[in-house]
Amino acid sequence: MQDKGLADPPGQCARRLAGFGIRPTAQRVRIAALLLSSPQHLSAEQILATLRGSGARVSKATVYNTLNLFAERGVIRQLTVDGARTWFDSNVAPHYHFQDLDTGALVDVPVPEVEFARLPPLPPGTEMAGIDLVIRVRKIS
Amino acid sequence: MQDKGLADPPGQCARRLAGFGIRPTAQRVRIAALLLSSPQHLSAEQILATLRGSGARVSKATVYNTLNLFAERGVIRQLTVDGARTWFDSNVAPHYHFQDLDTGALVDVPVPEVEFARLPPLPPGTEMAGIDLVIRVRKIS
DNA sequence: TTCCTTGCAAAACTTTTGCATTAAA
DNA sequence: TTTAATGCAAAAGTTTTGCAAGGAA
Repeated sequence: MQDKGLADPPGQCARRLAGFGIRPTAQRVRIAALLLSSPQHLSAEQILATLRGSGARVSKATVYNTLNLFAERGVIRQLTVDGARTWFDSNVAPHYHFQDLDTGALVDVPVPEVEFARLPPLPPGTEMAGIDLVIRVRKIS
Repeated sequence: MQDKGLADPPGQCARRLAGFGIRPTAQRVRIAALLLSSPQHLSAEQILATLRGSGARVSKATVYNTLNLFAERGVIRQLTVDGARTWFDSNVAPHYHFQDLDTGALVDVPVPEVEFARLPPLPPGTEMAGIDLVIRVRKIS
């Protein structure tokens, strides 16, 4: 049976964090519950605003610290699509992205939708650490 | 005959900028001469430091304004590979990149080295604006 | 107690902007 | 002379950090 990354009720969240060696404090669980509730891309500022909007007591520092911790431990993935801000992706399975240049919105592209018939030889002495593919699209003019 | 993007002596630089509808002021020509002298990736801060180190009088604001102008007009290309800073690429021909995670260094990957056997259907109502591919590598452990 | 986490404010960075000055056509 | 570009300093936006206070084990 596989973890689908979907539907992450309160208690499961804490267990999940513990599974990554992360102590499930109140703030961490709230952040995890928000981000992991569905496959999505959120910025630190969005997370802070959403949590505060729902009455949670969280500081900006904690949001950043927590997101960085999650990313380090592999709970979430950091994305850099434009220089403006970092996006945090709840989908840690390998996948690619569409970026809508008009709205900035990110959409996941599942791995099977992309097939590489040819990839360059890696620089000598290096090994592959990952492939980031962003397909930029815009509204048809 | 094609523009190879290489070897851009003083005078050619000014003419080249003019060809893009850009008035070739002293600062702009210096920035162009530095960046376009060879295929490379430089940050605004690197450019500012290099120019000042070689005795040029340029302000930070002008460096940023100029780089943004160049990118808008297609003289150079902006890259976002990590959130830390923007890279300016003198190679405007389509190509991809290696990123060395240990050093942060970027290396060009020519288009023919990558072949897509399959790409996802674009979101309805959109057209492709470009593909950004970054192959992250690290020193073999 | 002891260690880890949080919150606040300040700091650090990169990039942008306002405005007076200077250079170019 | 008229318009556009430059430089400086300040501002803006995101992310990090120092440190005191609070919470968990």
